[in-house]
Amino acid sequence: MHAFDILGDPVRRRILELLATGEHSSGDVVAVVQREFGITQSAVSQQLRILRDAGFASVRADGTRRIYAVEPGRLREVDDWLDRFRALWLPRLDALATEVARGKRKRRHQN
Amino acid sequence: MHAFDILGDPVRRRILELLATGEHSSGDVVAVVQREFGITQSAVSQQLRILRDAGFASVRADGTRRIYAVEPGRLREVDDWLDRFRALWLPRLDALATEVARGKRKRRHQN
DNA sequence: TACTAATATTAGCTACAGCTAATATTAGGT
DNA sequence: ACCTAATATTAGCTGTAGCTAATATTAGTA
Repeated sequence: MHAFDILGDPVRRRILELLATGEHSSGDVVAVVQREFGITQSAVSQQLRILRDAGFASVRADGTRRIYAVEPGRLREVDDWLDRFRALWLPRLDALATEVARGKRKRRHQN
Repeated sequence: MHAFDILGDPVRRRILELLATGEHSSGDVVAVVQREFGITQSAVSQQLRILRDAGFASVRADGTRRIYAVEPGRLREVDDWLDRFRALWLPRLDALATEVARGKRKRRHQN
């Protein structure tokens, strides 16, 4: 599953945006998404599963609650994919930025 | 239409990857996509239209040919969206990178 | 002005993504 | 042991994204 296939859904994107601000329980996520999209708990739970299965989120149990967190790996894939277009809006990547970009690329191959 | 809704299709992504390497005629795009995905000229043309309409690509006429090019604006939206997650894989954005990031943000509000 | 090449458009079909309703699971409290 | 709260799972429905086949358009060419 390509990262973009997962991100091509507004509910899933919203969930990730929420998780970007920190960990949240399933119930929290349901509350927010339900308010904004008007869908059922079931639907949200299904989307959380898709995010888990695709490696965009991780869960840990806290009593009867499930605490979700973003898993950054798949999002970095998106960042990497964008590399081929960056030259278009950074016409001349100056020396400073080049250094930073190089460090970034290096880090990627390590992890 | 959110940028990710457009990118959530492998054919459209492939077309953009191709255009990232430079301008290409509709025919060129059709040839590549047809070879890799086995779909018709019609299908490719429809996807090109979607990319145009969504602002991901621009066209210019050259005789009977249509020359396509990437339009970077919508891809920068994706880049912007990722900002909220970058802290996850750049735990401590050092001074150098911060400067670069600041310049980037500034540029965005100008354009 | 007939013909061809390149591309776009349209109508109609179909698979499937994302939903609901119902039910199952699991942990904790009394 | 029973009950409730939190969450997950399943079966089944439905709208629509993306396709094909056919046709239209547009520009160049003999």
